[in-house]
Amino acid sequence: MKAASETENSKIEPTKSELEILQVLWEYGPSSVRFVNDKLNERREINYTSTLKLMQIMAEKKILKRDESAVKHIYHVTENEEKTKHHLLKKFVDAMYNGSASKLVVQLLGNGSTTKEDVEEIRNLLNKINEE
Amino acid sequence: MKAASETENSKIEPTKSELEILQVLWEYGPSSVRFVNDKLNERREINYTSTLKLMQIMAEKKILKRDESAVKHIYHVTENEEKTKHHLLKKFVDAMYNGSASKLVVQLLGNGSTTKEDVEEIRNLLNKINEE
DNA sequence: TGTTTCGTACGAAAAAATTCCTACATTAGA
DNA sequence: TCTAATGTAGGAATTTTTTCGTACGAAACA
Repeated sequence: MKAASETENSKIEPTKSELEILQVLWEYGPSSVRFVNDKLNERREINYTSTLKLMQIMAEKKILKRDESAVKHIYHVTENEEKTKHHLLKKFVDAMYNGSASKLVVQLLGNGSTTKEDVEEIRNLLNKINEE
Repeated sequence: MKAASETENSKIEPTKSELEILQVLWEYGPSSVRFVNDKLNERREINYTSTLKLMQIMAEKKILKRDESAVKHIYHVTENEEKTKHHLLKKFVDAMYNGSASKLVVQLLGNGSTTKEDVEEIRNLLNKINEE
């Protein structure tokens, strides 16, 4: 029974910069600091040691775990991506739409931020759910 | 032509605490500091002058505007609620789902965070869109 | 009218988050 | 082997955000 530790971990609340790093790791999988820093620098200027420090802190907080077997440490995200995203999404829905998912979708569909493809995909998804 | 000032304003990026205040103002409309502070204190302890300061700062940043005609100042949100929420939602989708709205909906529907009613409402919404 | 309550203004302290400097070890290449 | 490049560690400086203390004016009211 490891329910306790799981609920503890799911309380991840990454800061803005931490989220940037998570995004890289989610997209590219376990990476070195160098790699992450390069990716970040595609978007904005940030010193190597800053990224290092940040990732070290995230490792302390158990958001990341690192493989120290090689000199060049490799970091990976501890928590399951979907789980974390779901958690953050829920927080967002609670804060912005009083917990109402449909309100969010209304907003999503209601103004230009969705493409026709998006709408189609969502419709298909709903149909699938219906069949169950 | 006031397009310029409008786009400027839409770059609102409220901090965590600022968002708490926005939530109160969105829900209850223009309010005094006292009222907002009371609402906040239903959730967590926060000193009156802290809330005051925060709202003053938000007024400086033009997130809020205040009516000083009475001694007790009344604050209201400058920017349209929907517009701001849309902006924040877009940022969220970009950061978390690479800009893909349908991915977000997948997640929303994919795990217990939606009720049957939510799903129904979303379906109706889609049907409406279809008819157009 | 005197006192208490409630309001704003302002500045500073505290806390949180971000950034980077410096030191030193290891590795790669000339 | 010497040098340059690349890596981590750790602390400190900086910036941003949050919190609150103090001062003081206006209003309520006994």
